[in-house]
Amino acid sequence: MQEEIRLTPVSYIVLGLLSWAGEATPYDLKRLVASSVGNFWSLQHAQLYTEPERLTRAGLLTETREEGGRRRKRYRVTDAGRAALRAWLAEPTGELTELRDPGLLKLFFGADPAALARVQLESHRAKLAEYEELQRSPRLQELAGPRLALEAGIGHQREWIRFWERFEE
Amino acid sequence: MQEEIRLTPVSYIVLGLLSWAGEATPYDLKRLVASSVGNFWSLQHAQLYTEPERLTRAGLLTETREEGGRRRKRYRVTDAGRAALRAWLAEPTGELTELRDPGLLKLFFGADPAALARVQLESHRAKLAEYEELQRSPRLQELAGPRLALEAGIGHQREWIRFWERFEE
DNA sequence: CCTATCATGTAATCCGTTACATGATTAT
DNA sequence: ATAATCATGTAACGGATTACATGATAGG
Repeated sequence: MQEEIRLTPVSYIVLGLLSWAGEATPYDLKRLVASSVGNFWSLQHAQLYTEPERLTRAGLLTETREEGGRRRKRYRVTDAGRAALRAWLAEPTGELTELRDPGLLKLFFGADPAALARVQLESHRAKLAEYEELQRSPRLQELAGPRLALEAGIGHQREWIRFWERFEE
Repeated sequence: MQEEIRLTPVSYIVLGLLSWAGEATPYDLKRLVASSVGNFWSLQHAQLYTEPERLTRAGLLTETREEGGRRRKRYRVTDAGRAALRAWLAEPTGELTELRDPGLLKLFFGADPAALARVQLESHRAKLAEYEELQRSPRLQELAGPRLALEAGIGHQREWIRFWERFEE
């Protein structure tokens, strides 16, 4: 009775986090996302309710519902789910993201660079500070993947700051 | 008879390109996008049929349909459309994009850095070369916005290359 | 002439966002 | 107690992607 679904990045985020956590409710997932991958790929909390449902229908997760109290839904990865995650990880991707930066779009169409730079710099500097703070967490240092992802994030924030600083008076 | 619609980045891309071009069919827009803003914010061609319709319903564009032949639809920006574009440009945004990079997502969840680096580097180097080629176009040099956007793109490609080069053997 | 590609458009699907809603906890 | 916030969930909507389809043009 397995339904065919297309696996999106969101699917793999859920699969990945669940395979770390072993078991989690959507709310657990929400917190997990916020403290980890959400720093460069954030999700609406509602997606953390619908996406596990989809994955369950495809046989990649199991769902158990608490009987008493809040009747929370708890999810676990199945063998098929683990296999799907492993296959995804094993296949390197050459795909690139686009910048899709709202500030850059305005610049493109002729907005005033100096005015933009002022607010953009403020945002990027705040984000950079946040990342650097995260980097001090000793827990993160042990996790190779997240640590490297964070370093990428920091590199890009610095690049943005270099870019916009040219327009400061 | 004006309908309320929410203006998205895609809306401003259409408004912006149309205000440059004066008049265009969806297909014209497709080519315009491909040769300009599409380098960092690409669109499905179908969106260039539906989005002008939405903007027309909101009174920001006018639509005229050819009588004979292909019965193409041609769009122009109205005064209200120009005002909307101007207002958007005048308001600097502090909003940031997330990286949302597929390769980084795999790295985060434990994919092999060296294997990823190989294909990612190939893609990023190709993209960088493409951008540097674009930069040689004299026409671009005169257009401040696009030129700056391209410089941002180049900076980020270089940043990605620096990042992934660490994992090369 | 035929085939492939370009040009043009519509329809259906689906994911992601937004809005809505209510049950628990904590703080004042 | 009561308000505020946290926790948990569902429903509706809309934009973006995908699929489908056909007419024109150019190349062989």
